Parts: sequence; C-alpha cells; structure tokens
Amino acid sequence: MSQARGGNGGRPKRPTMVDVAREAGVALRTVSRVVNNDPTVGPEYLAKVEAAIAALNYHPDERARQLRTGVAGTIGAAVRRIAEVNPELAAIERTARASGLTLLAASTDFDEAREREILISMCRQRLDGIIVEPFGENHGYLQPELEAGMPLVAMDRPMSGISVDCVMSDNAAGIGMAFHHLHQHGHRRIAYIGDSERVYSGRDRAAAFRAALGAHGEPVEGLVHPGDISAERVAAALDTALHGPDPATALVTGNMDSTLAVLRCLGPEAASRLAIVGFDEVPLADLLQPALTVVAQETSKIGQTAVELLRARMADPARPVQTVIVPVTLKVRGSGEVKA
Amino acid sequence: MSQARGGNGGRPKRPTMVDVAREAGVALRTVSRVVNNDPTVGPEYLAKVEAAIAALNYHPDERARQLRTGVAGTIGAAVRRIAEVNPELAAIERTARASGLTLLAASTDFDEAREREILISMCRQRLDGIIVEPFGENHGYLQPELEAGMPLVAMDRPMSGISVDCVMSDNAAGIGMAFHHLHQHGHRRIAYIGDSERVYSGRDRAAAFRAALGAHGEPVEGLVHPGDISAERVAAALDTALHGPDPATALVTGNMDSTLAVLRCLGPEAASRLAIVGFDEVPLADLLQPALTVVAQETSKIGQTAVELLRARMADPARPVQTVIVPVTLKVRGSGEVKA
DNA sequence: CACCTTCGAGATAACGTTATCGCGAGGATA
DNA sequence: TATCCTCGCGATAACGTTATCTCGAAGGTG
Repeated sequence: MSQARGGNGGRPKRPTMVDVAREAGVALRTVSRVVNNDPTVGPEYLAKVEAAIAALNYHPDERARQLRTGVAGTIGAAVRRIAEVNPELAAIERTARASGLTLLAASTDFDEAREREILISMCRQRLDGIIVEPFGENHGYLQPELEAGMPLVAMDRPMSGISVDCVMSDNAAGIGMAFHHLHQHGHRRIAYIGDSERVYSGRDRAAAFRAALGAHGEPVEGLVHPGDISAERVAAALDTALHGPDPATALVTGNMDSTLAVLRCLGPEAASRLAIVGFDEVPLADLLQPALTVVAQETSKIGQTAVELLRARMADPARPVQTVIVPVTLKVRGSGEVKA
Repeated sequence: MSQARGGNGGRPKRPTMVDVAREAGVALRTVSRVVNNDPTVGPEYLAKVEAAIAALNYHPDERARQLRTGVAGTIGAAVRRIAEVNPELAAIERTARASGLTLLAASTDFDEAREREILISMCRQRLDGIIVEPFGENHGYLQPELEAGMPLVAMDRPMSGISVDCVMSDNAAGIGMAFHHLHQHGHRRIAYIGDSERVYSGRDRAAAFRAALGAHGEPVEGLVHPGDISAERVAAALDTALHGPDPATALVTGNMDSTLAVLRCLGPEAASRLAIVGFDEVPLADLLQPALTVVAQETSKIGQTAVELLRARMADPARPVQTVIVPVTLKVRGSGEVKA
C-alpha cells in the first residue's frame, strides 16, 4: 500500500496563484484579491476564482507572502526547554495566538552556543520579534540585530551587554518570604540550596538569601549553597548543611530543579521531617507528603507580559526600554510548616 | 533610556545581498557563493565579500532562500501541548536538530478546530514535513496535501480517513501487563479509569482492558470507566468502582491525566491503600508514597522514530506506508504491589 | 603559435506572492 | 452630450535569494 502522490515519481509541483488565475480565466491580481478577502471583487469573479481554488486545491505560499509584505506574523520563543512544564511558554503561546501571531519555540537546552544558534536562526527567518529566556552571559552579538530593528524581550532574567525590555519575578521578595516564613515557624538555622551564581537568577536569589540571614543576625557560613544542580553537588550541600555541628532545621530551595534534586536526594521520609520551602511551583507539589510549600511565580502573567512587551516594541521601536517586575506569592501547603 | 535603533523613526531596512555586493564591489552572485561556502571563490574576492558582510552586519533572509530553493529545512510538530512534559516532543526536537532540521512546534490543545488550523498553517508555510499527534477523527481534509507531496507522520495514534506513516505504543500489551501484574498480586476485582473512547488510544486501551477481564473470566460491569478526564467524572467512576457491592481492590488508569486525576481525587491516604498501575509515566512518580508503578512507553524512541519515518518519507515519497508499534515496559515501584 | 580546456566571476531569469499604476466601463452631473 | 468620478479588473514591477548561462582570462598541449 503506497501513500497516494501525484503521478510522477518526484514531489509534484503545487498549484500557484498563476495556475489558479489561468484556471479561472482571470488576472493574477484578482486571485490575490480573493485570497486576501479584498471586498472590491465582483461576485461572478469571486465565484470563478473560488471554484478554481477548490478545483486545484490551492493553498497560498506563506513564505512568498512574507517575503513580499515583510511581516511574518510569527514570533519566536527561545526557552530552556519546550516539552517540559513551562507555564510561561504556555502563556506565551496562548497570548500570541490571541493576538493572531504564530509561535515558533525552540529549546536552548541550557547551552550558550545553542542559544546563540537559535537566536541567529530566528533573526535570519525575519521573525517579527523574539522572546528569550536568556542563559548565556554575553549577548552583545545581538546588538546589530537590535539596531536592525529586531524586537527582543528577555524573560525571567535580564540580558547582559544589551539593553532590552525584560519581565521577571521579584526574586528578592520571594526569597525573603520563604526565609521569613520559616523563621516565623521557629527555625533559626535555615539553609539555601539553589542554582549556580553564573546564572543571573541564581546570583539574585543567593544574594537575597544572604541578605535575609544578615538581616536576622544569623551567620552565613555553611548555609548558602548555590551551584550546579547535580545529584552529587546537592548531596554534598545537604550533607554540609544538615550534618554539621550546628545543623540546619529548614531549607529554602532556589528553583524547581533544586527542589526536585533535594527531594530525590533526601528521599520521602527524611524530606518529610525537614521544613522546606521551594522557589517556584513544582508539578504534583500537592500530592507529596507533606505537600510542598512554595514561593509561586505568576508564570502566566510573566508569559503574557512578555508578549505584550514584544508587541509594544513591534508597534513602536523607539519606545523606552522597560523592565517589569512581577510579584510572587507564598503557597502554604505543609512542608514549610514542619516544626523546628 | 531608549533601545538603540537606526536613525529614522520606522524600522530600518536591513542590508541585502545587493548592498553587500555593492559594498564589496563584486557581483551579486559572488556574494551568494560566499554565503553558501562555494569553494570556487578566489581568496581576494572572499576577503572583500566577508569584509563587506561584517561591515554591514549582513544576515541572509531565510525566507527568500527557502522560496528560491524550495526546501525549508524545517519540520512541524503538532502535539497536544508544548510546554508540558512531553518526552516524545523532546526526542523529536533532539532528533530533528541532529538531522540539521529546525523544529516548529505548536499545541493543538485537545481542540479539533485548532489542530486543523495548525496543520493547514504548516502546509501554507511549506514545511518539509509534519509530525502530528492526531486528536480529531476526520483528517480527510489533509488528503490533497498528501497528494501534493506533504510528508506526514502520525504519532501515538493513527489518523483517520487518510493513510500515513504512524508510530505508536503497544496499547493492548501495556494494558495486559498492568492487569496481569495486579492479578498476580492477588487482585480479582480490578477497575479501569481512562480517557474517552472518542479518542483512538482511549478506545484501544478500554477494549484491551475488557479483553483482559474476559480472558480471566471476570465480569465487566461496573469496572470499566472510559470518559472525559474531569474531576467529577473521575470521582463518579471511582465511587462506582470502589463503593459498590463488590468493590474493586485494584485500579488501572489509562493515561497520565487519568492517573493524576485519580490520585488527586483519592488523596494521599486513600491512594496508598489502593493498588494502582498507571499507563504512561508520571513526573515525580518516584517521589509519591508509595511510588507509582506504571506501564512506561518508550517515549524517546517514539519521537525519534517519528522523525526517522518523516525523513524517510521526505526522501522517498513513494515508499510504502509503515506503522511502527513500540513495545512498553512495566516499571514496578510500589503502588502496584499493594496487597489485595 | 593556434587551439582547447578549465576556472572564476558576472548578467539575468526565476521562485510565488503583493503593491502600484493604469485603464475601460458605467453612472452622475452640468 | 461632454465631463468627471468611481468602481472593478489587469499588466507589471518589486521582495531577496539561488540557478542557469555566458564570457573572459589563464594555462596547458600539439
């Protein structure tokens, strides 16, 4: 059984507007008008053209249209990972669709070179704009693109070396909330395990945690553990924090991956005895025992704002660069209320 | 502070190949040769052109290239949801990238009209091929596209009304494994809660479960509950299955969403007393108490195979249509071994 | 020295669409 | 009836690239 194809062996040629025009016995331009719903087409011409379109199964070539008009109707999103839980990306897709924009999403995969590759590729495709969840540290190579008028919005983290619109959570406030919550529940030795300080959000959150310790007059040593999120690194950090001379009784994790790594490393029983507040929502957090208390980001709002900033920039390339800080909220579920 | 743009107010014009040629003092064709790494370019010309490209910050327009050459170097993936855990999509992206193909992914969002919209849009963009995780039931509207030579591969479910390549899991074997596992652990009343039979995989799995019941001489009534995955529907199904005169002691859930809905509905304590085997992996399944026993699909292989089938179809439009069935495996973790 | 080959570069025509311009027919106005 | 719009359609030139063809110069050979 063979997939039905055109008669010849190779890939059959698709009908073009010229073919439709010939079939309908009208001018090329008239077909274009019909395709674009131009109201100035007489009913008999309209009928003839529509019949020809149906007869030939004509579908316009979007690339040619874009080349001619200059607009793509498409925006790009370069995020850590598509195909993983990513509420910001979901919100971007929703908002983009609502605005009549197609979304082209790609995973930078925590790889600086890959990120650069994707962004350059998106520029070459002449997308109408790009939302990027930046990973690398030097985005100066995008400066010419900015000058060429490519709208660009950073999400979750600012970009370095160039000045672009940005939307991100209030990291400092979130870490402050987490610390304060645990402190109020009687914990005095509170440790932090989070992402590497090479990443902006990792730096930001670790700094905020140190500030919180300082503000409560607590010493810092042995409590703050930013770094790569690997099972070994997290295990070592947990060991230092929990089994030292003055062990921590509570833990703040700096992002979703840290939270998961910590939970996996501790195992269910040990995790249930430790007070934990995670930064960022975790899927199934409510099904864990105890359910996980987290600092939740307004991911939906972040994604939506990213698209809105991008559209504003698309509409007015000269508007002032803007940074939007989105507030976070504490979701009390149980793990943060374990007694000291 | 204002984002740096070109001098004029509007969007500055980007340099084209013609501009580069003028700047370098060579012919247009020579620039094209340099851009495409044509080795037949003299070193002095090469140097001049490269200097001009750097000076003007020229980046070729991918759309024009595609229009001229006819190939996009891009494949589309229309899946339930990007931005959710979707290992198949991750594998598709990985495999596509390894093959030098760009991936354009979009969410059909369990909406037949949306799926159609996306597929038509991808056809209009003249992508090199499309992988679709089909949702609707009548895909006949794609027949003309097939005949026009658009390579198409179905993933997870076959398409209806048209004959295309397909890769999917062995649903019947998976349900059989789940049932058998529970039966071996002493359960006699085993219930099934899964997706609606309007969806192919829902039909397939429910049918397999009925067959398993029949093969063990068990009556079917009150035990098989396919339907929409809403909290109410699942709660009602659970009620029927667990609180009837002859209550079930074990449960098979038909897909990830069913599993999550069941766990949420039962709550942690009740869930821990019931033997449960889920079809499809659940994120964090290992962190639940007891950890969740599941029938795991080889998602990576499915995604990879989808791309391979697509590439084979792209290379040879006339090759016979092929359906690949990927085996599943039982992951024993605890929830399926709860005593009867 | 004539001729043939080869090699590298330039002119020009596509690809499939939309935008600009023009033009003829028909009705309204003086 | 002559003039002026307006309306609806057609011819044609772009958009930015690549492919085909041509052509001049250099170099090798009989």
